[in-house]
Amino acid sequence: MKKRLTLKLIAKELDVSISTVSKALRDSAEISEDTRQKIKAFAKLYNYKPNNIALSLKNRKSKTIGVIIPEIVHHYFTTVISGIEQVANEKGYHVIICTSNNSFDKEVINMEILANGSTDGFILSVAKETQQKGDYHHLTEVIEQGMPLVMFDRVIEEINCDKVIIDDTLGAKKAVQHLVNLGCKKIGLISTIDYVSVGKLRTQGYLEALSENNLELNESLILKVDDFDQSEEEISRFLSDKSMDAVFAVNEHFAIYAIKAFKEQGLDVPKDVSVIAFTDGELSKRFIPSLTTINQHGEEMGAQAARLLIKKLENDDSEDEPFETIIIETGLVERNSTKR
Amino acid sequence: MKKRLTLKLIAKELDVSISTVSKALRDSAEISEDTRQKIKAFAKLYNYKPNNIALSLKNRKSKTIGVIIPEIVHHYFTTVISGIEQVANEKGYHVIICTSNNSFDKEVINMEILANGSTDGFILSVAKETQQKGDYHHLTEVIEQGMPLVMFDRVIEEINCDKVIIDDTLGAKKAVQHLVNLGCKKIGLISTIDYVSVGKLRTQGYLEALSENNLELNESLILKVDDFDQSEEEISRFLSDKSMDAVFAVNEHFAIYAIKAFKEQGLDVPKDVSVIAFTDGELSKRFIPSLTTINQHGEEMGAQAARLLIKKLENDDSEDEPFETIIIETGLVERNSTKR
DNA sequence: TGTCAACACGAAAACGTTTTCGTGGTGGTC
DNA sequence: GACCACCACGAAAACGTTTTCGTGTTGACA
Repeated sequence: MKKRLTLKLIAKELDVSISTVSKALRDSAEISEDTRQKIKAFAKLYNYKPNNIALSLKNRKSKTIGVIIPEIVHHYFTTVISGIEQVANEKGYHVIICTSNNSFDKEVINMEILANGSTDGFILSVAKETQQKGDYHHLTEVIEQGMPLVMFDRVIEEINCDKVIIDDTLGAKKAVQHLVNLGCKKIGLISTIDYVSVGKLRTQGYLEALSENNLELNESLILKVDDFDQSEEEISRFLSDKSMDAVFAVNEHFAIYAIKAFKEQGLDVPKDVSVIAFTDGELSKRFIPSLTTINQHGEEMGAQAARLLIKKLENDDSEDEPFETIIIETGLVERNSTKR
Repeated sequence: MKKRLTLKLIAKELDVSISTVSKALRDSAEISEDTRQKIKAFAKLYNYKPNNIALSLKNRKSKTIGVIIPEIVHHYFTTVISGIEQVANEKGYHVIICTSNNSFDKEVINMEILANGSTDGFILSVAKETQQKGDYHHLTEVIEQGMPLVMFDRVIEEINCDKVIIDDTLGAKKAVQHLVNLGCKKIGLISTIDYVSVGKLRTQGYLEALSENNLELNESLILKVDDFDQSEEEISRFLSDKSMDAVFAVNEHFAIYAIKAFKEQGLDVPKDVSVIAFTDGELSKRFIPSLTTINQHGEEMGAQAARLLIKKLENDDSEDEPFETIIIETGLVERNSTKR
């Protein structure tokens, strides 16, 4: 096992001081051409690489970004990460990813650990549990310590920081409007219970679209799924005997369960009924029929979040700069689950 | 912006030495009950947390595991990560994830960066490009420096380290055997070109299963997809006029394209033809018909990899310990794309 | 020959810890 | 009162860097 080469070892080997080695490697003018060449050659030969930990300690910055997401086994989040990574790497940062598993405690612990020097700033989508609890002390603490924080997707309004969101309400409106444009009149909604902010916002978009088109609101056409694991049965029950001509689902899974349920009822999608979903993932593309969706542009979101964070990190007097909220535009992806 | 509290600040504030503070906080017997209480109270009040970077530098270990995967937007890898995280967190480690995007250069760079102190060891699935190139210097270097390395999924035989794999050959055999048991005689294979090791191994399993069942090998029933982006058309072309009664695809996507192609030919899956896939993901579960698959148990794989790595990390004379290769058992998940 | 600038390098502090060793003071014992 | 042990704490080194400042040597110039 080869020992890792350090400045000290090089210095001893070449019989100069540590400072000289350091300076030579950084091309300081203080060092004569001769010694510099000699030291650089030696370092290259034995493949010297500076120790990042020592650098972090010295510079008081780690050049890494901490990302905390509710779960990693989730296509949308991975696209966001992908976007973060691209921008971060471009600018010489790297990325630590931790998952909270939607647990408040794990979110807190992860943030504390990463905040103790490992990370210069955070990009975060809060855990469901955190949203329910309404306890944000870990976020405010981090901010007070001067660590920039960027929230994305599931953000918390009360917290003062940069944010990247999509306009869930508008996106939902677009979806419903699309259905209306296709001639649908009796449009159902499959959403989640309201403490999940996206569920709430998308529901709102649905309502707005209805009222803007002078369509009557019918509460019995709205389902708020509580338990994800039970959602398939819940949806199937909900859809029976409602004679809708369209359904807007706040995610792919609900949409697919809806299509299954319709099929079982002997209805054809999209001939008899149109289905549109929020969230554009692998499933939407490959399903038969492929799903018409509202695309959230995860990569773009991650990229913007990373840009915001790095901007704060590299700006010394960022203290005074106001916080930004970037809104990512959603897009309608037309496929085969809605009629033409 | 509150300054982060350090031992030095506490020491100054309480008018004792740094050493005293450190010892008090670590419950050293050297410190009198009185002072200890005082210091601990102060630290707690102002929420002191030791700086991880300084600890890493001091202890020469970071208590973090570096994970490098080809791509994160890939369900299977996220399940592996999930498994790694669980075990790692249990044992007090955290996890840095980097993606190579299947690029050799990015893999090398990421390893070098993480190896410079950020990480105590690696869990890695190599990039496609690395497999093609056959250049493994970055791996051997890391190993020579005494950093434990565990490879999973896409492993490289020549490299001497712990490994966690699934028995691709056996898994493929299981799949084909299942088809044979269902009475299928003319079984097609949709695989990838051979430098992707899993493609090769699964092809081998297919061949073995055929010969064990005394089924004749028909080269025209084997497709080796080269370009992922073109795979849909390639598969559709391949499947026309072959009159197979079953297909084994080495991943979900190929299986789904196959099903689509069959549908377009007016064939019903599973009535007219059975389809079975390697890799059990979201798609398999939700697709209609849902896919019969060979499950790779990603979480289990990640968990085992993490256990192996941590074992090496915590064992001082691990140098002498032989390397292990753990084989994760694949499982057959029977769903609706194969007849009963 | 004495002065001074330029040059090339080294010593040391700093980042925040932990740990070894040393030391001043107290109390007890003979 | 002298000696010793023990207690409670501090100084300093170490981890691997970077950087400021100091310093010895050289050469030019008057």
